[in-house]
Amino acid sequence: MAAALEHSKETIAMRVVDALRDDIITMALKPGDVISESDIAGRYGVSRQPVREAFIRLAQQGLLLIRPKRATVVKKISPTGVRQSRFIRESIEVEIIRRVAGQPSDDAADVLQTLIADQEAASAANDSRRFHTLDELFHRTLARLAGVEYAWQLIDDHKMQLDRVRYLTLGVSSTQRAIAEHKQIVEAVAKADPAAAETAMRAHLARAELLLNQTISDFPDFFE
Amino acid sequence: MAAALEHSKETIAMRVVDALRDDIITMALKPGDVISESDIAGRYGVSRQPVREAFIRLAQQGLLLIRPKRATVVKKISPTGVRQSRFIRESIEVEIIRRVAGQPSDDAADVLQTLIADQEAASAANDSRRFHTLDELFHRTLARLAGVEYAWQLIDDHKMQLDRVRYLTLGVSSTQRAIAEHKQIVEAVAKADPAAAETAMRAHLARAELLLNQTISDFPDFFE
DNA sequence: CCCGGCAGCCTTCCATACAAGACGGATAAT
DNA sequence: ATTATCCGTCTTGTATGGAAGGCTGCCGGG
Repeated sequence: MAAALEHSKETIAMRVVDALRDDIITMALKPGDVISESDIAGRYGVSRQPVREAFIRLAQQGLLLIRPKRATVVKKISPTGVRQSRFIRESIEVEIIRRVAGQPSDDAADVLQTLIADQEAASAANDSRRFHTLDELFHRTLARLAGVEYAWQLIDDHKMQLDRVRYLTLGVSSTQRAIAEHKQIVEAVAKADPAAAETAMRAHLARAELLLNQTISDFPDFFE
Repeated sequence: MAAALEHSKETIAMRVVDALRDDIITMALKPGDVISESDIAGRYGVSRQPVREAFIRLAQQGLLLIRPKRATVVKKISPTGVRQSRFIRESIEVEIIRRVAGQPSDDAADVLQTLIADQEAASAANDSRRFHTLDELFHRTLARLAGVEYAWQLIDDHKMQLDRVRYLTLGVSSTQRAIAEHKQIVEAVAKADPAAAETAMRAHLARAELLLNQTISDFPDFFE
């Protein structure tokens, strides 16, 4: 895992952050794993200092837990934390979809239709990685249409817990169903029907609860 | 300002974080001010290392802006950032108040009534600092009653921008009006009327928009 | 006057050494 | 056999020196 740091970002610390976050989300580093500054530093051939700063950043993002003078561990996934992250996301996305459906711009429906077409292509090609990216883009586009794209960035920070769960269920999730639900949402937007849009959005997000419960029983060691 | 670090927390870095955050929110450090690691380190009599880590943490919380190899500045307040923080808060608090008013627990109204009484006392004593604390507690209590107290912590992180604005308007805000609005909210909860509760909550939060606009014209240098 | 280069000073960034707490196992006393 | 204590070894926390890059202003050539 993670042989050489990609020298994409400016500082070493940033590169370490990106590398570690990727390892954590893709479960190369599993919840509960114990790591240490010198460990990671040696693995990447850098000094402890930038690794330490990376730890601080990732700890603030809820991916690591620094136990002073003891050790640093990859944080286990907190079910209640995930549920409340979902609560937050639902609150915001419902408000977003109300705005978009309430005063849809002229090209809103068209843009969303195009995205769904791409998703169908990705689904047909069985490219779940790309499908995931497009799914995210779909929701981000809704935020942009509501004029609160900045708010989505903010969700992003607290969405990584959900992403870890999602990664564990990559093959499981039925892309067909997700696409159908997206279509319902767009349909409501086209009709400028906020109430229907809200209902469709809530139904769409509610599925995550089922996945979470299944994942907990499949990988109990990864949860608190 | 901030003579000796209160030795409340474990590590020096944490103490520096608390001290700096307090200075920023209370406007002892003004938006646009340039600071440096050695500057702060000398001021508190510690080495640069813990200061540097404090900078990283505060930068991730959006209070500082680290410009690599150049300098570190107290971030100016972004009006659109504040508006979108408000959007997020409104989304979540509306969802919360719906839940609370939809299925109010037995003692919900009583607890809230007590808080309002305390607020009236603080208002009568002209203790705006305490009033602010109680106002925050009111909203946090609502989150607890809805079973999503963790979610409130999460709001807290992104509420500091709003707090800086609020501090600039300490004497301005009419506590009487806020109390009246709180009463309306509690009344709707007591009647178990989610729609009325939602309306009252939105009206309550909407006032912040006016304060923001006035503050921008009063302190243009503090905004982007 | 105008403009390009260069030097000095500033910053953050990185490396390294040391300090101090926490843990585990060996060891010795009971 | 059991238990308390100490010591080696891990960890993160702090201090400090130097590296690398950016900014300013002087200075000299046009």
